[in-house]
Amino acid sequence: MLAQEDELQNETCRRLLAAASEEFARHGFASARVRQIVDAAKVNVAAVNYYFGGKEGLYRATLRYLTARPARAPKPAASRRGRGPEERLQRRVYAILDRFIGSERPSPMGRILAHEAMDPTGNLESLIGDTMRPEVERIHGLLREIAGPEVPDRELAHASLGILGQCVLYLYARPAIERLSPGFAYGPESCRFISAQITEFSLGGIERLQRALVPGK
Amino acid sequence: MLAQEDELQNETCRRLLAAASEEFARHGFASARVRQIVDAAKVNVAAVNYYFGGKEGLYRATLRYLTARPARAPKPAASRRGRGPEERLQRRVYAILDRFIGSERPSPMGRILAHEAMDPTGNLESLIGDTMRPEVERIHGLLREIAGPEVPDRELAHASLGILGQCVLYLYARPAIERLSPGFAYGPESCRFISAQITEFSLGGIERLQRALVPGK
DNA sequence: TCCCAGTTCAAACAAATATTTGAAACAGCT
DNA sequence: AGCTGTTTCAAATATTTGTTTGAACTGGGA
Repeated sequence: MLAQEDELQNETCRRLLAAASEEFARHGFASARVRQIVDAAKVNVAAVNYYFGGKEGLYRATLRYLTARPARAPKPAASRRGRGPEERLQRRVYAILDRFIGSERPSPMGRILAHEAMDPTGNLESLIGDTMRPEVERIHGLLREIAGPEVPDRELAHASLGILGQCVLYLYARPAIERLSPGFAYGPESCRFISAQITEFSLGGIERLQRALVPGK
Repeated sequence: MLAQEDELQNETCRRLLAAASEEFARHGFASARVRQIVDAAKVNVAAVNYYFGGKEGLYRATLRYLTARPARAPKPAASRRGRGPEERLQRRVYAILDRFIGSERPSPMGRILAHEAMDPTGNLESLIGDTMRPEVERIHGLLREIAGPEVPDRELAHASLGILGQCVLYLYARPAIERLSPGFAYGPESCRFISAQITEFSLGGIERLQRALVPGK
């Protein structure tokens, strides 16, 4: 079994991890088939156990593999700091959607996360810590900036989840949405449109929360 | 094998369908175990094949069983008609949340739907027609009433999905949310609070869409 | 050339899981 | 009681799926 650092140096491992990402994303850990993975990777079955010690080891390695590589090259901080929180929220929403549904080959992490959230396998804890919580808190922080100090935390927390929920639906229910609205095509274009729409919609929501909860305004 | 109408007359079938609902809701069709189902139902393994012809037949019967029984006793039309569309939207949102996360024993249909949407089994088409599409269109209709005739259909369609997304997150990501915000407890109380919050938030969103899209207002 | 560690392979194996079977229990009827 | 069709049961079987094995291949030194 290789050391973790070497997994990406090895052609067989790379192909295995790539194929595993797809398969786990489609079906989740329990329903994923290792035969499907090794076939797609064009690799012998035994390789899974040889390199990763088994299906579960491969799954954990896949999780590492997908969390390790950053979604996009991070922009220099300067280009963000200058803007207002509304615009930064828009960028956040866009980033989430783009990563998950924008490109022709969206990151499998989103769907793996969705499976994990629905039917945890024991890796949920760390995924929450590494991926979900930072995202939720980042949004929460932006909403706080936008809404001002008087809107209670609880309302903002639910609003953050609401924004995430709007994004996530497009991700996890993709097969259903494609059937539900045949005119709608996933891709970079809808990604831009939807992120703008979600942001506008949510800014309106925040405004209304403000009006309802902060009497003076 | 019994006729479909007789499935509910038979004690064994009833117990089987009830247990199957739970198991399929937790894990989806592929990961559900028939052993788990028959154990929970306190019924012999062979009963599944005897009455339903196999795991898949049981799954289809479960889908029928869950779509057949209405969520709640339908209110007389009068009590609805009198109210404005905003209030009806609130009621809709509450109904969805209540059915899926409100009671101590939420309807398994929601989670089955979520599994099916994420990883379809061939029953997705009919589920969309029977359950999802009517819900989306009902919300869409309410939003149309609220927003007036000038907001384009496309925006309202995405707003409908947004509302549904906010609801659905609480349903499908329940295990994750419970870990993410330890203070938050699922139950009738949060159901009321969240439905109010989602409705307010979304009404704000609609207002803002109106302002942005209909110049005169 | 020979050896060796690392790797790949097809085939065997083991474990989990769904399905079938044939006998026994049961319920209704004469 | 005795017959009959239905239902239940424990055990056997079939199938699917993950894991292991031992031989074959590979490339780089002694």
